Amino acid sequence: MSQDYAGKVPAFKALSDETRLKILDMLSCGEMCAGDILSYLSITQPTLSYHMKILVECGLVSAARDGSWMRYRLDKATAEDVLAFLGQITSDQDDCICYAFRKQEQK
Amino acid sequence: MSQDYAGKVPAFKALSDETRLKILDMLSCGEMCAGDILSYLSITQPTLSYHMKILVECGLVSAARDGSWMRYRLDKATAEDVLAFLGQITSDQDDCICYAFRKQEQK
DNA sequence: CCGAGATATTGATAATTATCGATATCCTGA
DNA sequence: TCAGGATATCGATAATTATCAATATCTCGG
Repeated sequence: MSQDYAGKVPAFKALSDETRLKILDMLSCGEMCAGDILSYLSITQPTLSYHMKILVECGLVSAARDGSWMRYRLDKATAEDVLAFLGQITSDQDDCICYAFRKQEQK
Repeated sequence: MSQDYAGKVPAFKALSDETRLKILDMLSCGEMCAGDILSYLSITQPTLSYHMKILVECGLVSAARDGSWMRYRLDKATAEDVLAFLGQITSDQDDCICYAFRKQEQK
């Protein structure tokens, strides 16, 4: 199998939550600190911290301390990677698993 | 807000499982029936049926009866839609929510 | 219309997830 | 070094998820 399906799961899990989709969109034009993000959402501070951790751990967001603030930034390389993966598995490719399977069947 | 975040969540939930990613990849080159899909996975028949239901309900896969078989097919329009959405929220766009927020702050 | 094969549903269970209040940690300025 | 603001972690809980065995439903051929 040509694809690392399991490796992409954390990113899609991160994307499967409305709050986190909003956060990503907020970060798409530039970095923001936690307090600013929080001010536009109806969740508590610990809940935001939980969501940011998920976004950082899957690589979609990078975090940097700025004094007592945390600055969060969208990691466009990871986003591109997820986009490319999704594009691959939803389009007809020579190296997709169905091709390998069908070759097998023809034996 | 320009985006229907909540509306995209079911599709990303569907994508956040290794088995379902494999199934989508299998379907990317053409339709398959349940039994064939099952033969390439290490899960039981009820579990496959459960996963197929999730993929169909979010629109990423369409299902058609063919006698006693079910033929499943990737819905490329929905896939394109998810791709476009993900592309939008991870790139700098005039109509993204961060822009609206920042305009607000400048008042 | 009956039996067999294909798929779906049900019921149960273990694991994961989202959320919050309380509390801890970290950093800066005085 | 101490207080206060910003963020993270902990502990608890309710909701959701993935999985299976058992069973039901559907469809075709005879």
